[in-house]
Amino acid sequence: MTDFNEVHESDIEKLGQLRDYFATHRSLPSYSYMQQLLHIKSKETISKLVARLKLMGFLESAPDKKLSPGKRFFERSLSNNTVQAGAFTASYNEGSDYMTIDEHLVRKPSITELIPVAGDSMKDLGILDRDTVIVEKRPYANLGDIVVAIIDDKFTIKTLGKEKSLFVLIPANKDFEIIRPKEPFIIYGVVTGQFRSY
Amino acid sequence: MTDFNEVHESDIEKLGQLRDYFATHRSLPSYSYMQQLLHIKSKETISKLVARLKLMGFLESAPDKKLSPGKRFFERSLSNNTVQAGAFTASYNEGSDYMTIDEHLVRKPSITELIPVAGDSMKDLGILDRDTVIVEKRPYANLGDIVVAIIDDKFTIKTLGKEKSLFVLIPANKDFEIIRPKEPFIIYGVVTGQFRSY
DNA sequence: GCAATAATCAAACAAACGTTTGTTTTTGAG
DNA sequence: CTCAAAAACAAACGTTTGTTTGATTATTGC
Repeated sequence: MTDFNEVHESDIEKLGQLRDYFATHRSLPSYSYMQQLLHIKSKETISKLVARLKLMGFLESAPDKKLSPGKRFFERSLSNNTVQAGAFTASYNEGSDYMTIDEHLVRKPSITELIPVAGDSMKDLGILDRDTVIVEKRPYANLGDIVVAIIDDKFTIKTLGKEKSLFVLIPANKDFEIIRPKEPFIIYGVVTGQFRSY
Repeated sequence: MTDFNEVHESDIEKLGQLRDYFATHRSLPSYSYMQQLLHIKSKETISKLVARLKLMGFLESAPDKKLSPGKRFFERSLSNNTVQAGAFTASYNEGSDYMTIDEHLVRKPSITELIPVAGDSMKDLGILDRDTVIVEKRPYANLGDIVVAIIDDKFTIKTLGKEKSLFVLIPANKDFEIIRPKEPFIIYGVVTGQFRSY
């Protein structure tokens, strides 16, 4: 009854394999498949492992009672960068913080959109061709914000600036000119983040 | 026997509900739960629906034979992107509604670590001071890969290159010099992604 | 409107699921 | 080393799964 469910050292390592499996197949393995995967010979052992991971918030149950990833399932370890040579810490709780990339990058999911970048006009600010920017859709921005504006029915990513009383769009690439729209233009949203995959 | 499996008009609509379910729970519902979800009274009907969606590449089977999302599951319909009148976007967008940024950036969770970047030595490749890089921890890399190496007990992010028979570390900033280590150095991991939050 | 075809339903089914139970092995304190 | 507690194992269990089968209802062409 009163199962203490103390955390086992190796649980996190096992969790790692479940994360790998999920990253590959977008699905969690059945208990019998976990036996092969984790080299555990009894389903009861799996059952207890899963119970512990559920308690810790790494796993949970979907409405149909199937096993599904919990919130913490997508946590990533964040190195504190002062770690040095000999320190090959694969351990979970030492010297690192944990965060989920999504929560870190997306603060207002309901108004957030991902937009692929085409072109090099912002390369000096580290926004390259084929990157993806995270955009909060809203029609206003502050000076200095990187915005997605609609100019001539096209999306454009530039820094919002002001010359005298006129708003301008400033590229971050010396080969491009500052855009000085004659008419008021529409701000589609504000860039709040950026990512890239190699 | 010879089941033609012609595509039904409504299949895509049903698929939509499965996508919503998956987006919420990171798991696909069982056939019986799909019955409730899709208002279908027979499991056989579900079975055929799933078969068609599998043929179309929206669903597939994981190694344990469980149902899992296929490649096309995360495609985003074109109509979503053409919302803006006339707005021209490169509309190839890997279903950002259903796939998280995390899943896009992290392929091998168990060996992946996030490392904050300090310094400008890679700025020409769009990796700036205070960015975060996604690193697959492993001691080998290919020429041209961006690697995290350990030099003088410090982490360094550079492109792996070769001069004659010696491996070198190439910065992406003209103010920095190519590092030509006298002794073999350790590769801590390979950079597989990068992100930044404003 | 009627027949042929396809789709859905409903029930029965074996196979696989995860839980439960009792036993064996491992661990760790005295 | 001995013994008690914890963990892992192995087998049996009732459920639930997805498939199969045959009956019923909707479509469609003539």
